[in-house]
Amino acid sequence: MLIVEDDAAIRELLTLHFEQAGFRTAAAADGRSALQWLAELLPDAVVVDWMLPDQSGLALVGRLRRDARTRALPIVMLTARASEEDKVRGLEEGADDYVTKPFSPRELVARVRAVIRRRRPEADPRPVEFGGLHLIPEVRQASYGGRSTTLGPTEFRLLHFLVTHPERVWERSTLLDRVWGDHVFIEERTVDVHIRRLRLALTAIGAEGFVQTVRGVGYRLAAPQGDDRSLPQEAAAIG
Amino acid sequence: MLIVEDDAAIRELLTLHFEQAGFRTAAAADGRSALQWLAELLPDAVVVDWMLPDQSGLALVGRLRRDARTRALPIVMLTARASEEDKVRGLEEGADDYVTKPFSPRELVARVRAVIRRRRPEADPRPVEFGGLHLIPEVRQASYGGRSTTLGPTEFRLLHFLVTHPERVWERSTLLDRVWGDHVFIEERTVDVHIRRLRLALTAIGAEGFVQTVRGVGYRLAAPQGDDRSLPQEAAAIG
DNA sequence: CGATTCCGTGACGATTTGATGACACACTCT
DNA sequence: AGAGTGTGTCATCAAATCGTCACGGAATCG
Repeated sequence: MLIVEDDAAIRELLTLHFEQAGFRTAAAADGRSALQWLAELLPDAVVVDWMLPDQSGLALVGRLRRDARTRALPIVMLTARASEEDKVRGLEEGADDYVTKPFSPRELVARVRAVIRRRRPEADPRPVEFGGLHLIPEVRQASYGGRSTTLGPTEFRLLHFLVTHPERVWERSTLLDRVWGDHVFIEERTVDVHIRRLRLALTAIGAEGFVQTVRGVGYRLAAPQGDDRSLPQEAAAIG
Repeated sequence: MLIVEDDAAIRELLTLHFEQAGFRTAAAADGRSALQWLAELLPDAVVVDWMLPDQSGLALVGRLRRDARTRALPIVMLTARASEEDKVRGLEEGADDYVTKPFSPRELVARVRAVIRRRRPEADPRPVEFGGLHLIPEVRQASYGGRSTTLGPTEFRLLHFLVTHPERVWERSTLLDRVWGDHVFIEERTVDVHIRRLRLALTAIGAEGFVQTVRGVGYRLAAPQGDDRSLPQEAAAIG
């Protein structure tokens, strides 16, 4: 989740709420930093303020839509103007939804969730990879070291989400929201079952140990065995 | 748990189910009684029917959101209308989730649980460090000089607290409050046991001497070098 | 030095949590 | 209709974790 907003107070407010909602969040104060950040990573969605110091948020949205790499990014615009005209221009430029100030952070989070849900991962046909584990959405296939297998729709979505969001732990409830959809009613334990089916399928192609359990919390995807490997950059250099 | 629902039959049905699910439950037939009740107590969450006799449930939700005291209350709306518009209006007004009739009581309970869970602030996922001792909350892992180990939930919380509040002594009762939670009834000596388990885990990765005992007071985290092995007392050179 | 307080330690039972296998239901394809 | 898939739920088993306790050593004090 990338937040592009020049007002520091609002930026922090949003960061707080999105992190509480289970999103990993980054923030940029202007369009340029946003683009820089996006050059490195692709977030699940972008929240863009209409008014930005260097470049209007609208222009940023247009630019993101013209770049093939960022074209599929869900975008929610944040605007003080409630006029119909602005809404139309925002949506024309390519925003998926918009929220007018003053807004409740809760509503924004809900809208972002909805926007992400509409753009389901399986809709993205690009192959993804993590640690030698390759996913090909078009055929719902996972391959590892030459061997490959076809997964069921749910298992594939689950694995796809994990591969595109690796290393960190996901609570069952969050997985239900992000993989199944945020308005489904399913027992949390069901996640366990699908994790197991996923593990079985992965084991069958020799990709064992990727899906890891964090007791009392949830699951995560990570390289097998990697226990004492390098730490996240933050912890790497402290002195 | 507060249920605001005008239909007596549904009200009792819901009360029954929520109590069976372990919630202490109160019910109100209209917005006014609900507000009266809320003036006295704050529940874990509120379930509000969309249609209420005196005042629409939507208005009640808006009112709860505008009052600072009730602003943080998780709210689940109950509605017969399944239209997208109603959903949006409900979310805009500040509901956290909604369930459309006909609904299964089990689903409602599950959603309320989920909403309460989301409200619960997540633990800070950022890695922390002290004296070469690194903590990675996402995997509940502690590492020291290349070696790492996974801690149990309680041990990790305990160590996390100590690492983020090092160098000072903590009484057992304070640790119980800050690590276990404010209103837990647990023997103070239990802290000793967890300290021991923590020490064992740390020793296993070579991080010995971090957790120090201050006799008659409690425990503290400090760098192993200047420990009490060489110095008779904690007489620091601060003068 | 003896009495007393305080802490470390090992063990144990109870509870919580995850893994697993079985099963029922909905859907699709033949 | 019948077979086959995919999915969600449940009961059960196994493992992890937790809180207590009792014992004994260590520190403290008179």
